[in-house]
Amino acid sequence: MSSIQRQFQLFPQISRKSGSRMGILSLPHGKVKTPFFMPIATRGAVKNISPDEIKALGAEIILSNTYHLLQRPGLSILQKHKGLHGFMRWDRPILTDSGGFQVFSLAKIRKITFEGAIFQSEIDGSRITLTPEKAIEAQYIIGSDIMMVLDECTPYPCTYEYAKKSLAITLDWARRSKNHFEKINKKKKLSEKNRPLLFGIVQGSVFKDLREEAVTELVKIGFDGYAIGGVAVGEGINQIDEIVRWTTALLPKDTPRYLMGVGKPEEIVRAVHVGVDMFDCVIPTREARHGRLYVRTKKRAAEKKFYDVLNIKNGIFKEDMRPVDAHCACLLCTQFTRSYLRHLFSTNEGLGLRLATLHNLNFYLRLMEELRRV
RNA sequence: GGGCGGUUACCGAAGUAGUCAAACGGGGCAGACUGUAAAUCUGCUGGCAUACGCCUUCAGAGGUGCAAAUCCUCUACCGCCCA
Repeated sequence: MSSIQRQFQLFPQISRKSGSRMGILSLPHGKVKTPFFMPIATRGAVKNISPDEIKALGAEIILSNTYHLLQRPGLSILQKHKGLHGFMRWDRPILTDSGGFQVFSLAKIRKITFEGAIFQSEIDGSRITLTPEKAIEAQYIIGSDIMMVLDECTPYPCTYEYAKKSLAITLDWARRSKNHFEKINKKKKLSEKNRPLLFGIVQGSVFKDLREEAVTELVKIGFDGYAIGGVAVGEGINQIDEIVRWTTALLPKDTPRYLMGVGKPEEIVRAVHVGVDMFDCVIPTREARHGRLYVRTKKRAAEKKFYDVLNIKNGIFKEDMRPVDAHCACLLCTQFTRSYLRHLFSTNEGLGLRLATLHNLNFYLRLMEELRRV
């Protein structure tokens, strides 16, 4: 039994015919039931809510971001707190993104070479160079349970030539990341049991042969888990599903699969059905701040239209005395009316953001619970 | 009683003859958000029309002028100053 099989225990006997999987992933800071959704704490905080609240919602792991933490507070302050866990007072596992996505999202102020990515900080204009090695080192200092390799998330649309060239860089960075990772583990004398995990990222844009090449090469290098990246960046919903299907079909069965940045509830459901184990997305938290509230219908997750979305800022809610979701057990739904939440939004009261965030995360986490049960 | 200044769309506020249905804020209405530069961004906000466009507006009434939110006269209201 390989180390990762000890770390990732699948329960094939209760997995459904559909291709969905259930399991337990063991990490330095605890065990996490799969499939799971990670609330996003880019800058060391899930916006508007506290670690206790995140825990109470049932989240077993959160995501944070190397690129952002590198700039603020910087590694030395994180070191003083013995890593991000101590800094933000979260004692469960953390996955950190490498900064690869920022190579994409901050496209206006960056440059990519085989050596690494050069960014201009949007905070103070200074130049930041991120190399695969530096990203790994930073993630050790952060104290990440699951580290992601530095990659380039290809934009959409993108030509075959660009995607191919970009993939070559991503694969080169993946090799260097793995080497550096092993070197540091050795140096730190970390055992197979208490070391963090390192995930590779499958790129290749919308091109099947590039995706296949990415999987083949990454598996050759050997990672603890594999992420599908470069998805939901503007391509159609059908293409997301297609890419996920191609990729999951090729990935090793005994390692976790992580669909990065996805997504809408129904996209998560579909991805779970083809064997994806891990998700993260800004949708529940960001849309909460923008007044969009997710509400379950009576349908099960596998069915169509299993949820509605309320834009609580809409005039029709002005005098709506009902809770946002009568069947939801969150703070918002058990205590307050739609009318009150709308009032909080129109008066710009921070409580509205907090209640909405708790609610949407509750929606997502309960959905994952349901997907683990079925 | 006299002098000066003001009155613009839901609110605040630009505009001082043609390019004005009238900048810009706010508010209102709606939409977007997918590994978070995002409590952000976009559109609409006099009426009718999908639109071309047409119609009615800049305190009120009257005037000058080809043309007025813009100039003149009076009236109303609001400020400030002098008695």
